[in-house]
Amino acid sequence: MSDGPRLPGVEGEDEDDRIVCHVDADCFYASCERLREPDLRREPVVVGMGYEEGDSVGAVATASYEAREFGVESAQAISTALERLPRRADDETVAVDDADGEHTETGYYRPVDMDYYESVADDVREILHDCADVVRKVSIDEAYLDVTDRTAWEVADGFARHIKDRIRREVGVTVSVGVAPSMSAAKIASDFDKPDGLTIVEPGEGRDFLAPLEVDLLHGVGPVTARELREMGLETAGDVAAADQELLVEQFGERGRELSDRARGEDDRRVEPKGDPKSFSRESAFAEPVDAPAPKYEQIETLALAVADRARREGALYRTIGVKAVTPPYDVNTRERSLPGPIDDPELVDRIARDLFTEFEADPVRKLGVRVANLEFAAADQASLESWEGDEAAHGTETAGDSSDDDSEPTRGDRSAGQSSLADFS
DNA sequence: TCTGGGGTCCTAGGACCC
DNA sequence: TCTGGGGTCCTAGGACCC
Repeated sequence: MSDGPRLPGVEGEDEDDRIVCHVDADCFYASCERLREPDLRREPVVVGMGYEEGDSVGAVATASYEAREFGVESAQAISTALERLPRRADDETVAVDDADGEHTETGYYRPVDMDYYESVADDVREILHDCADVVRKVSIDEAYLDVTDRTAWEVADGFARHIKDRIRREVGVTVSVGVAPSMSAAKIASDFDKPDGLTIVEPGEGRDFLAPLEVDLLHGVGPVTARELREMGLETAGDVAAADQELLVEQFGERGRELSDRARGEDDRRVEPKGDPKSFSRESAFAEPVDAPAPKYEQIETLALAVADRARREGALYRTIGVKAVTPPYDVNTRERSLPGPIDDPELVDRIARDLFTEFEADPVRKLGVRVANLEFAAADQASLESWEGDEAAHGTETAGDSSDDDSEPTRGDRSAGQSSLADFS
């Protein structure tokens, strides 16, 4: 895990102090919708899928803060969201305008439009690259920046404010920023004061900053771990930080050690650009569990072809093909098969996916998925992308980052690792 | 909370190799 | 051969994140 050349902070924290910035857009999809539809400003906005005609399953992707007031949350079933905040009819806008003061408790629902959000995210990303030497994009609305060489702790506040201002002025969305000596503390800091937040955690302050926070605010602590921690009597990050590390290791394995470190604000991961993806997948849920085999196989075929198409567009070969079948109440079953060598063959994906699925063909199924993994990106494609100015592809070797990717091609030496490290550090 | 979609990483057992 | 130890790969499932 700790792949760095350095030992985990024995106390040498001052040595190579980093300044890490975590930038997190506030309810990004909703902000994007407001960008192209300014009337939505200050109104409850819900972006999601599944509430349009013909859909019956779906979830909230993002809710604006106004919508959250009504109890609408992201990942919520769309049906629940609609109960708490009914959808405003298209012609209702007019009626509401002249109904003086009477505020109808309805919200604007918009379908997810990833292409548009990506285009907005590209504009944000350009600014981020302008402000930092190393940017790690985590998702469409979130990134880590290593700004050690761009600022200093004394002026970090102004620097972060500058980033926020530029993004607001030039793109029109607000972001929350956390600045800290480590990625994990920066991440929590950006979350601390949302929306439009700015939180600085200076070196040495990490542990005190984290101490009062509930355990489930720690990155990597979900419902299961939070419950187990509470059962151990650990309610806050401070409790975890003070707990016997060996006890945590007993309970959670190596993750326990990491938990303990993170709770104390210790995290020696460096900000590095993200490597190539490890898998592609496609899945979709039925409105209700399906028994008959035919529609399931049809869905498998659709998903298989879609995922193969995606891989081809990305220039990826795959060596492993897998299916997922979710059966009631909510049992997730997966099957996968690896081939002797990498391929690009949609028909074969379909055939193998069907074959893997036969085991479940008689079961009721509520959701199906198809996945390809063990990806290999042709060097030629990378080169062309690189010269084309793409930033992701340019740092293609997976030696960057976690180094725990021993699952794929562990012994191949043809990765030209030296090249990219030059690119990364120059 | 009664469940959408696209990902990552970790663990553990078994096969197989030396 | 009934027996050690180390290593990798494959598969299934689980937790977590956005």
